[in-house]
Amino acid sequence: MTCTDFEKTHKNEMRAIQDSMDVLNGKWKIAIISSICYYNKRRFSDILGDIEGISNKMLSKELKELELNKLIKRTVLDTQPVTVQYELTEHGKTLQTIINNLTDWGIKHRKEIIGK
Amino acid sequence: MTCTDFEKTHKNEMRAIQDSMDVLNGKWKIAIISSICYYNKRRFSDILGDIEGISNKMLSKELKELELNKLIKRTVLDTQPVTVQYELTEHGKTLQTIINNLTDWGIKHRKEIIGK
DNA sequence: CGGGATCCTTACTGATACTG
DNA sequence: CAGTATCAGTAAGGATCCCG
Repeated sequence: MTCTDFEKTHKNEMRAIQDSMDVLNGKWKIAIISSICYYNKRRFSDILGDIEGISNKMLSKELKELELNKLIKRTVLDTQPVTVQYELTEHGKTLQTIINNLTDWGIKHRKEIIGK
Repeated sequence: MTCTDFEKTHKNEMRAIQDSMDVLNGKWKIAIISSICYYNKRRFSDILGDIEGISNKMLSKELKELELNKLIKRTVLDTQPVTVQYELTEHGKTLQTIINNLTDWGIKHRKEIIGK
């Protein structure tokens, strides 16, 4: 591979990584995905209760972003009063590997920094 | 597993994920790691040139954080004027899997959102 | 060359109150 | 219940200049 080829490939890889990071960024995204994933389907107020410290404003915002990225599906149920259900899309479920990797590495990292 | 057990395990996992994200967050961290990793050893001004758009202030800051997290090693060479070399630590190299996963997922994600 | 210090702008978050 | 609106504080990031 020539230098230029490398740099083109490299730039594409970096962009791909950034794409992933952008999606997962934000203080609560992974916690939200994690919560929905575990319970399979989860309502707004349930998630609000699952995650310690999150405000409804932030939850609302992060859910919107996740929906925009097609990681979760939002369903309004015809109840009184209205309830809204969130679930992972197929695409959202493909995050599982990454989440597992991040978990494993995080544990190793903590040992490396604090433990020893 | 009881509900409480789940919640304890779950909290630990979430903390682990957050640890990982904290380390990798920041606009340039992965680009920096990527640059050092490819060239094996790399000087401050080289990295500055590798990464389009980064300022010396940010590079300096991010390098410090990466060093604190023991992902890179900083070596001052006794030249005139001073040169400083950065390289990945063994721990830093263990990020490879995550970076690969993030790359793969990022590509898939881009297709999912834009492509189709 | 490899940064540090300063100033400034914007993005992210939180708290609280309010609405259909 | 599931959000929006508003206000306000903090932190992230950029631009520029300075120093050993």
